Amino acid sequence: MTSQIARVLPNITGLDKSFDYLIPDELAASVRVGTVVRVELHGRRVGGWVTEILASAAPGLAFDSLKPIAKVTGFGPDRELIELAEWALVRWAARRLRPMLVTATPLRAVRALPAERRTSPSAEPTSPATVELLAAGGGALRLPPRVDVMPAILAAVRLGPCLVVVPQHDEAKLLDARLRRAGISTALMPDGWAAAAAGVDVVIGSRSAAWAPCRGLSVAVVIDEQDEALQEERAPTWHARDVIVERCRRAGVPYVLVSPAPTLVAVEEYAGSSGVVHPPAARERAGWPGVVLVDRRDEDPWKKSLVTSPLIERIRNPDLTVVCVSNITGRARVLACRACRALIRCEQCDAAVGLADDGMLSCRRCGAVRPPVCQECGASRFANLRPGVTRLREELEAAAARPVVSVTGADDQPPTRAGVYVGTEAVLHRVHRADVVAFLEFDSEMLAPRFRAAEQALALLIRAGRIAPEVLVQTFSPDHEVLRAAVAGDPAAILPGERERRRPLSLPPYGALALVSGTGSAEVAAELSKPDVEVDVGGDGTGRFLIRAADWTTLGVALNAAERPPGSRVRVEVDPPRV
DNA sequence: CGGACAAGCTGA
DNA sequence: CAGCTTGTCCGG
Repeated sequence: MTSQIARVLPNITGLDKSFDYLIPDELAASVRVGTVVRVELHGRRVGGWVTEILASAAPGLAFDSLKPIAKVTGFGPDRELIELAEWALVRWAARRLRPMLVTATPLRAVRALPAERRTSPSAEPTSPATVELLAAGGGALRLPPRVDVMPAILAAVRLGPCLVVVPQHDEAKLLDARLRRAGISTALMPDGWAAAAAGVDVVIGSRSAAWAPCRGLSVAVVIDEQDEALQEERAPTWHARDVIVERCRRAGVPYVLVSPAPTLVAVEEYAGSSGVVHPPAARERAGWPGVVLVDRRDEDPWKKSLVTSPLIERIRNPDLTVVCVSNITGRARVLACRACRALIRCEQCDAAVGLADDGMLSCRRCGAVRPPVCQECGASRFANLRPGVTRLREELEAAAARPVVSVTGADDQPPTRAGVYVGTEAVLHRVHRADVVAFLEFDSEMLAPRFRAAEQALALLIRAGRIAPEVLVQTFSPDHEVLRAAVAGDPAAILPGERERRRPLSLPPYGALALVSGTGSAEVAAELSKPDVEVDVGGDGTGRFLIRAADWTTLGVALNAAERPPGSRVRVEVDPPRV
């Protein structure tokens, strides 16, 4: 018997090449596709993954010029996951497999797998809607924010080993504990890698768990499909939802995407044969928080006060815990006309616009620039609707007559206990339980110059609704479709508008989109502008380029084929969440 | 990535 | 031209 050869991809940043090694007889039993090994490369020992087992080495390489694999480190992603990573290379225009394989690899070496732990399906109460959806082959499940997702997971587990992905690791920990209490064997990622590979009922974790092993995978559940945390923020910007859907399609098993407000992508691309499944309207509505709208047009915007009377009423009540959310994000400004109180908006696209340094109103969504004049009444004096957070805290504390704690995203520890909290959206991740969540100025969310603004604003209301039974929203646009959807507990209400906005521009899910930035992006954009490349290139004049194509494969192939000039640091964001 | 080696710059 | 920096190439 002749020795076999392993193609090894070294785990070294910037080295995008595989090398062939001999598999010594004593390691033959433990070396498979995906095995993590150590090999000699250029005089040093490096880690890497076996990506292929071959009968002969690459052409031109003599058999006896191969070095043997030095050591087997342990288990790694299996063949299916490596193939999934190769698919992701095109889908998110990544040039290197390494980042994906790192995500799919255990943090510490796994030398042996524990015993499989499977239990028989439990008699726990399950969700009839999920059972119905799975019977139809899977798809999207709409469950309101204040309804427990456990029954949906329990319904899925009946099919066999189940992979569950949630946006936050804390949530995964909580669900994991509850599943274990229900007598279900679990592996909590990333620490549970070995157990997941050995076989359990439920493998659960945050975003990266989309790449977790799951022996006997029979179904997958993505919780809170609308949550942006499911997308990796570093390039390649892969999205756990899309990874899970592709993984399930390849494995021939159903998936369930659970969300209080499924995104247009989920509705149009992934809903399945039954369409979006949801509880009866009355039950769904009951699962939404009470959404109280405060029409700021009734207040005095030029006083610049974000502290309205309905808010004062709540923060003064010592029995209520109130979380105040104000998005003070640096330069982005929201203005109101001092004369007619109208919110200053872009004439082209309706987004809220701010004053640029040159004194003109410039739209960050469509780039339109116009003189600083109110579009409603022609006046040119504006009130800035965004005071600083320090002043805001003092103002709230004065109005509340009790301590107000400001919570910043930078802190690591939980905030000191208080009756009233104030902060940016980060506060919604830091405070877990309250009676009221108040958005002091919500218009900048809804009217943000981004094509996903409506979905993202609704996602914020969902997050708030998880924390508190009442959500107070201060707005100049109480008739906005996002607020109508939340008040009525009817999230599908935003879909017609979303379709209308995105379809003519071929934005996802009607087309593929990427943002190319950084040094060298102009050269890449020029290359992509050549007539034989089937993509559309748009510049915004700031060195960033929007690349559009009919589908993700066309986009990914074109982006990966585009030469990059030496010394360039091009960042490619496929499916950018905030443009 | 990081070592090897070559070509380029500096100073006595 | 030794001694050092900078750049390019390549690894099995």
